[in-house]
Amino acid sequence: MAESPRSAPVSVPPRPAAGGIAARAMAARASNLPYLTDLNPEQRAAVETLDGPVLVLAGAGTGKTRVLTTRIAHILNMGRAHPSQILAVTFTNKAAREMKERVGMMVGAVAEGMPWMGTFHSIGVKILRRHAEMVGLKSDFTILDTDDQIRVLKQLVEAEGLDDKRWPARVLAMLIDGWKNRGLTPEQVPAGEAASFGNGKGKKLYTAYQERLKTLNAADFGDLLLECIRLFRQNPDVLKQYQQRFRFILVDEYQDTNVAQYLWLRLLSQNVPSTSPQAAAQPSPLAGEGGSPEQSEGEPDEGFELADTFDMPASTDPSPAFAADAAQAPSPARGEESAQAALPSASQTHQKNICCVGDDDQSIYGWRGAEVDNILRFDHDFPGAKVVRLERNYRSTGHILAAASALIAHNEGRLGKTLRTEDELGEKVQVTGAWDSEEEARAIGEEIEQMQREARDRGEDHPLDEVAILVRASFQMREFEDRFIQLGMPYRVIGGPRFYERAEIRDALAYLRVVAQPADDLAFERIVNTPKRGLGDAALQMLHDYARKNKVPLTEAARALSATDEMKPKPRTALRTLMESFGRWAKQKETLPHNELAEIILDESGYTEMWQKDRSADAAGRLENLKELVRSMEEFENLQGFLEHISLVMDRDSADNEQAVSIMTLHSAKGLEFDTVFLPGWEEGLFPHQRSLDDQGRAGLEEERRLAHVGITRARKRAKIYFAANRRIHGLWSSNVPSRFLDELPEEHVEVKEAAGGTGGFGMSGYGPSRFDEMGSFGSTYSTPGWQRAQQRRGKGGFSDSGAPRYVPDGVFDQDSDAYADDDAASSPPPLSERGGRAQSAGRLAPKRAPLTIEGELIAKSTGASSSFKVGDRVFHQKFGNGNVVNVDGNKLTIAFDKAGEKRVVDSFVERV
DNA sequence: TCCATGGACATTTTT
DNA sequence: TGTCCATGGA
Repeated sequence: MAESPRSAPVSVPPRPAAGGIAARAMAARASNLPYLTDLNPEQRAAVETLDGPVLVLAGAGTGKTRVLTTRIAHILNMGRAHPSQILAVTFTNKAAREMKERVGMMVGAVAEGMPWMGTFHSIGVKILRRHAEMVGLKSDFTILDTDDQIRVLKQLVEAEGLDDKRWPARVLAMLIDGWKNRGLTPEQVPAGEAASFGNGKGKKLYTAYQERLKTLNAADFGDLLLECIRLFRQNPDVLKQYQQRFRFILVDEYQDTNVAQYLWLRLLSQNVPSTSPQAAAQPSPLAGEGGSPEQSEGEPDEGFELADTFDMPASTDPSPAFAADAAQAPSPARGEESAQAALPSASQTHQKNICCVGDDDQSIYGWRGAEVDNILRFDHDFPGAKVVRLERNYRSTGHILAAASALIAHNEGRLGKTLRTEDELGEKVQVTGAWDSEEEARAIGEEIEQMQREARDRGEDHPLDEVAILVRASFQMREFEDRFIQLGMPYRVIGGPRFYERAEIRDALAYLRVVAQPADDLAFERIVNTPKRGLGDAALQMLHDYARKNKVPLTEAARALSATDEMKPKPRTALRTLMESFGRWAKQKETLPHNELAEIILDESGYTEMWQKDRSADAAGRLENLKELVRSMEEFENLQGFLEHISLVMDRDSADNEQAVSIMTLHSAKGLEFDTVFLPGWEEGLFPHQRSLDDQGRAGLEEERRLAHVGITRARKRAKIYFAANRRIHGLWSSNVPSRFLDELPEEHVEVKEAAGGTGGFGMSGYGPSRFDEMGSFGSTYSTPGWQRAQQRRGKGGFSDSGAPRYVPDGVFDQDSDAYADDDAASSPPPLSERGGRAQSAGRLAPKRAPLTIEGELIAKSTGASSSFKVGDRVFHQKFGNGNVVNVDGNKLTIAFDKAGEKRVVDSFVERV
């Protein structure tokens, strides 16, 4: 594909003077590079503007990743930097991985030698480990995740004598996270803000927490950046090394950066002041060798050793400007402003080649500290910045793009882009009203099957992988899961707890952590009584007391105490046994492969057994996860390497090859695209979410609108929006007004439909408050023509072609969903979705079943080929756990679950145990 | 140690 | 409504 640098030796000359022969030669060569000719002019500008700050405003689907990766390839290919001189940061591991892969494809193995491509956090760790001592850590420090963090904080809160009911540790954790996101150390937190927690003890607790982390030789996620910033500020020479090293900086999703990340980037992106211009311009010794890329194998960072930095004066503050830090923020509520104001004026420093790519219209993480301001202010922060707008969308068809653009145009305070496409108009954005969330799910299920049927009639395929349901809040997912289980529609829920956040994984890791690092008190604490060994609070308290008195880790305290008779015999024996086990494992660590060791530990500790004995529904899944964990260890060289990576880099594996509909939140959909996107739940209160409106006012509304924009722009060919007039929230039915966003969609790009199942009686009397009763509060909002058209259709629907009426004539809503499930399959006509769907998808989904249908009428609901399950079979279901089959009806099983009671499910969702 | 009970809680999520 | 948590009794 792209020209490999092998053919062009990577050397790093000083920047060619303008007009120089080398420059002209380079330019000539660049003009016909194959990877450039594929780009549109804007993309090309973004790739080729190598010098000075560049902001690439990349709208949805405009080839953002492509620009980033091509730019890296171009830098390398032009010989402007060695791979190890490029800093490329992303937010997620996924994005980093994708970038690595794509650069690798363009440039070959050189990408392997890009040690500074990764997430903010992973690069932060890398830097911190090299200079850990300078910030009071050892280089093998542990990275704490949220769970550990809260446990530490809880202890501190209790030590302060605060009621942890009234002052929950998790709230404090959130506060501290927020402060760290804003780049605030304990001293810098605005006093009023810190005082709001724990009767004014917020600041004290934050300070104590930081101290405790140092004692534990640990850093939390926020520290990975904050401590880096502190390191840089206190050790100008360290900073200088990195400034010299990173000749090019690239940042992905710049609109999501928080203040700490911004500060971090700012520090790194300043070129070293004129004191050493040579150093700035000259390649680093290694890169200057002009060697072939292969030389970059191994550690390409010679001449950059820790030792070099140790004799630096740590006390002098390099940048007086920083001294005025955010602590004395004039506006406490937004301390970040002051933090930024404290930066040296950008014009005083020579800006380096930093390229930030982002889209202000896709900033949806304000609530977790992202500062849209960072991107809005870019050219102010980086004077002389070149701004490139990517506005040509390669993803969505015309109507979809137009609708999304019109929607986002309602936001103020944006940099403004106009997305355009040269694609056909395609389908209009469909807006469908449903009576309630169940009907919404039903209608969407049917529509998916309908699409598959139609595709099949055309001899095509509508793969389920190309269908996504994007919800605002995760509770909405349930309805779809329930429905799809009934339909036998394969689905995949994306999001939820990550693999390494699961309790069983964390427990297992804790064992490994103690073996690897006996001083890891947190890990030890976690598993000392898991599985139950009779080492309860009393025993733990004793350990703590001893450990504190003698200033030793808990494991040492345990060893000492189990040898004395201070403890009662029972816990003492238990403790001794445990400590002996740890001693044994520690020895085995030296001889056994680490995955084998892990297996031994899990078995001998009784941990595996604990779950084997557990009768709850998810026990089987947990054991499976443990196996997966052990399996995944093979990929790492040793235990340390594994532990090092797991907290930062380990992703949930989704090596799921089966075609399935994706169900996820709008937030987790960012960056993805699908042919067909369903967007349910567009109701006031849910979307835009009330809480967002209440807490953030107009800013909140705008962020919600951006979320809507993100949602629509995920779609390539079909975007289908739904709203439900009634939704059960916290068990109570509430009637909802359709989302204001619906009326912000231009009519000419929208098609208003009624729910496929018919919404008989929508808006008619009898069913509690009609939506129209509530419209007054929004005044004329819903008097738009499109909206009225939608209203007119409402009365006409019926139950004509699908599904049994779910609302009995007297207006009482039957909430027994199990009853419906039974109706569907047994007594009354099943919804349309259960007729053709199976048949058309037979090839892939369920080869053995082919219901006979004529014109959508179900003739034989029990299909010829029967299920391979028999009454009495013991089965396991992902959601409901274990149970016994009590009835078989075609592919539908009635199962008496041990925990969940009797349910009807499609047999492909269960497996025999 | 296990189980029952009651209360609080119920956006969005990465590292 | 339903889930998760802490608490307290057996």
